[in-house]
Amino acid sequence: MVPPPVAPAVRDGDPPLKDRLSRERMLACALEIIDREGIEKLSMRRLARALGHDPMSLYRHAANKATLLDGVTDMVLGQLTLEDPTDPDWAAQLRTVARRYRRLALAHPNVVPLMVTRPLATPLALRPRSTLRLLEAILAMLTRSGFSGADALHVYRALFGLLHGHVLNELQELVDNPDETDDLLRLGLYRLPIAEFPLLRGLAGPLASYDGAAELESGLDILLAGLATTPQVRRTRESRHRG
Amino acid sequence: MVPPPVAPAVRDGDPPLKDRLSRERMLACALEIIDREGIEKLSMRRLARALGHDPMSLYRHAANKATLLDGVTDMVLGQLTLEDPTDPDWAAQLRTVARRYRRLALAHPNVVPLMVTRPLATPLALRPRSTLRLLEAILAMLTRSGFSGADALHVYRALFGLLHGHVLNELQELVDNPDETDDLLRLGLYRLPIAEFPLLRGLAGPLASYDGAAELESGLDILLAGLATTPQVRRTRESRHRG
DNA sequence: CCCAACGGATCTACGTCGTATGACTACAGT
DNA sequence: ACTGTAGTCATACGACGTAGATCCGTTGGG
Repeated sequence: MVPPPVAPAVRDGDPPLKDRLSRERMLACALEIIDREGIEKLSMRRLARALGHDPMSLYRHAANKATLLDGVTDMVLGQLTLEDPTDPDWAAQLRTVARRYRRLALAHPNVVPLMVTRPLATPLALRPRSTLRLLEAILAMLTRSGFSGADALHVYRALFGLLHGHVLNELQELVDNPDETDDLLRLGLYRLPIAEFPLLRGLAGPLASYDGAAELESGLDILLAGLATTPQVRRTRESRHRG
Repeated sequence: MVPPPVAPAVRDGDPPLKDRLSRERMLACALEIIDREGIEKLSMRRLARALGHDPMSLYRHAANKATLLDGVTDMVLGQLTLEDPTDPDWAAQLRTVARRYRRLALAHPNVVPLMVTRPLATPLALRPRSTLRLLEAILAMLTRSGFSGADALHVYRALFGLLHGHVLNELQELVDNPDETDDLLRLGLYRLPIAEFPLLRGLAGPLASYDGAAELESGLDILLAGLATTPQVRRTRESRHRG
């Protein structure tokens, strides 16, 4: 009578290998919950239940819930890297990063609030490492292309300003009643009093046919064109001082 | 034994007049708490305590906590209006709106996460009325200046994309240790391994001397210049079709 | 081969949260 | 006087994040 299988939890050699808890499994599972049900449905207890563990076990791999969330965004943003840091066409590089950032955001819309707001609560140097690595890589790429450090920083900021803004815009195109075919009804615009919102109500069509990819491209066109002609950057690139 | 005056709560005629609870007082108090201590410190119970009322009273003026938060952001954004909707210089109008948006964000940094992310959870037509009123006013101003409705929408989106992105950028310039005079220490950059982040560590100066106002202006320069020359918008403005 | 020590996993417990329910009060209109 | 109607509050429930104590499988020393 070696194992009277009373314990429902601990099987023989089975569990230690099978559901060994790792930081990666934990973060992946958290991401899944967030993707499926939204951020506010993710609790430590629920996550632990989904992993088949005790809630307290999670604290072995994350100091608290906030850093767990940071870990999730870090994991998502970690997928964003510079394709080829030595490619001399800096504008093209930035374009691909931008497109891939957009794809990431669309793939994980529920994580976007974290991606854009977590940095507000974290001093630069304590940000997720993947973010910092990407920043460093972009700075390196830009300085290789002739930008001063300060200007490279400027460009990085402009790019991510655009990206954050764009992604927030695009994800706002949420519909009120997706089944409805008429744009006015689908967007819920019929609720708005015509007298007060004549123009807005008239724009159901354009609102409904928002094309995020095209919108981002035109934003990038404007930004990159602007970066090439805006005084302080051009001057620095031509005569190569510090900024 | 009708009323053994057990109830410690209800005094005579004193409280009903004195601290009458109104939606405005409630939202104002909530904003104060958020400004002072941050969003996650605002709970219904704490807010009620601060107002000298029972927590449940709050639900008379807000359906739940989420709509209370919406009310707070609505109140903040409600301060943002078009100065003079008939001014024909649309670019100047947009510039002032942008500057005032930035001022608002800086005045209430802890509300910014709400301002940028609440719309993600709310279909357009159910957004706070102040937001929608501003949108309508901007659309009206732009169409008066010759934009088609669709293009006006495009411009609105571009502007607020820029604003959201910029504000998120600017507020990230948080410091690790504000008392320190040396930039490298103040930003916490010393934590980063030099080998992995040489450029980033070298940019302590530029990072520390970020000038949000100037940054926004240059963003606006680029955007407005771009809007004036980007093909689809210019074409539409010249020959006035629908978009 | 036993035992002690160690370290990760788990249990229990505390205080707080959002809010459903429903009782009580104060006044408005009949 | 009676009946809504709207504001206030007391109580209660279930879920939350996590501190602290406890347990237990592994391992290294005798």
